[in-house]
Amino acid sequence: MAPSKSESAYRLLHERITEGAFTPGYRLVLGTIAAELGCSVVPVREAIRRLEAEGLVTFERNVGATVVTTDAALYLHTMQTLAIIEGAATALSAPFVDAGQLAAARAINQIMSELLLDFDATRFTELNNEFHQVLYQHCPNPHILDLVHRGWNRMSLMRSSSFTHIPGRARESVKEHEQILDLIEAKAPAAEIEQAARAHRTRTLNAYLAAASLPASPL
Amino acid sequence: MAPSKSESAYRLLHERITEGAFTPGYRLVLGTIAAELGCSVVPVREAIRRLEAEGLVTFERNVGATVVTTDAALYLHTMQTLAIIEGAATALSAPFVDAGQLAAARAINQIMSELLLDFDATRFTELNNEFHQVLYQHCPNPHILDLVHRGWNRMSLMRSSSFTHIPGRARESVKEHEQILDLIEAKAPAAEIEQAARAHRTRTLNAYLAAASLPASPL
DNA sequence: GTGTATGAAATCGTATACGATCCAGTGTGA
DNA sequence: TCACACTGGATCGTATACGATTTCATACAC
Repeated sequence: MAPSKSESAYRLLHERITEGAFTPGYRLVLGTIAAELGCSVVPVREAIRRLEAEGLVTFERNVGATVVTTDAALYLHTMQTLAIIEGAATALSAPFVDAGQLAAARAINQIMSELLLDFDATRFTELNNEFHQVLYQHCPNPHILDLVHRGWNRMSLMRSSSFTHIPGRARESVKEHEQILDLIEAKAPAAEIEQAARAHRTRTLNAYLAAASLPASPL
Repeated sequence: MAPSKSESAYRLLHERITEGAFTPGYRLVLGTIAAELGCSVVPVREAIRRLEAEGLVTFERNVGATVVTTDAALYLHTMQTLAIIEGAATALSAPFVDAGQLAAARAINQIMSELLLDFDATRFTELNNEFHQVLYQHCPNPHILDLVHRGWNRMSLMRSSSFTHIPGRARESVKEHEQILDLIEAKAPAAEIEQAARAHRTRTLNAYLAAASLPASPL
C-alpha cells in the first residue's frame, strides 16, 4: 500500500534535512510543505513532531519549525554522544561481521587512503559513512542501532560548517580504521573494540576542541 | 500561557505510561483520549507521534497506537542501552556533583540499605531512581542526559514484569552504590567512574540473563 | 532619529467532517 | 462443522475551515 501522507512527509523532510537541502536555520512552513506534497497541513505537523523528537528540528509554539542551528556546543555534544554510542554499537556488532564485509571495509578504506592525495572532503565523508556503517550495522541491539543512526543524522547537520575538516585528521583517520579492522578480525574482546572505535571519534572531536582552545572530552 | 492541547496530551499520556497507569499493550484510542482531554483528535495524534519517536508506543497504520509490549529481548536491549548511556552520563556528571549532593546520595542509599530488612520493591525502585538521578543529573551534554531519561522511561515499562526483582541483587546493588560514590568523591578518572556505573547496571542485566540461561552481555 | 502604536499579512492551532480501512460477528453453502 | 463472503460499527487518515497569535511594515508622536 502507498505510504500515508504523514509518512511521506516525514521521509521527505528527513531526507531534505540529512542530505543538506534544508540547511540549519531553514524555516519549515507548514502550508508551503503541505502544498508541495499535495496534502493538508495535518500530516505535515505530525511529520514535524517526529523530526522534533529526533532532534533534527526545533518547534516553537505559534512560530513554527526550523532546522536546528549548529554551533560549537552542538558539535561537541553530538560528536561526544556518537562516540559513545557508536563505540558500543561497533563492539556489539563485531562478532557478526564476516570476512567478506571486512574485506569490503578494507576496500573502502583503501579508496579513502588514495583520496588523501587528491582530497575531496565530500567524497571522503561519504566513504567514511559507508565504512563505519559496515562495522556497526550488525549490532544486535536495535535501540543502540537506532541511536547510532540518529547520531549520524545529527552529524549530517554539521556538513557545511567549519567542523568537518581538520588538517591531518583524515590521514590519521585512515590509519585508525586499519587498527579497528585488525581488532575485529582478531576477534579482540568487545571492550577493546569499543575503546578503539570510541577513541577514533573522540580524537576527531578533541582535534577540533584543541583548535578552539577548549579542554578535551573526558571520555 | 496555557500549554497547547497537543502539549497537554503529550504530557498526560507520557505520565500515564511511565507511571504505569497505561500498562504495556494498552490500546490508545484517539477518540477516547481526545474526549477525556476535551479536545479533538488532531493534537492527540501529534502527541502519539512524539511518544512513538521515544519508543514508548507503537503506531500501526489504520489500526492505532498501543503501549509497547515488554519481553525478554526488550528488557535486554533497554537495560544494555541504559548501562552504556547512564555510565557515560554519570562519569561526565561526576565533576559537578558537590559535597551536599554526595551526602544526599549517601543518605538515600542508607535508606535503601535499611529497606533490605523489610523489603518493599516499589519503594526500593523509587529510591534507586532518585539515587541515580543525583549522580547523572549534572551531565553537561544535553543529548546524553536526554537519552538517559528516555532509557529510564523505557525501563519504567518493565515495572510490572518479572524482570524487576532478582534475589540478592538489591543487597549487591547497595554495595555498588557505595563504591560509585567513593569513586566520585575521590575524583577518580572519568573512565573509571563510567566503568563502575556501567558495570553496576550490567550486573543486574547479567543476573537476569543468567537466570534465563542466556549468555551475558559482552559490554 | 528613536521609540511606540497600528493594522494587515502570514502562519499557527485545533475543531469538525467525511471517506477509507479494519475488525468482529453473522449468515450461507459445501 | 468449516471456509468464506458479507455487513455494520469502530476507528483511523486527512481535507477544510476559521479563530488566535505572531510578525513586520508603516505611520505617528516625541
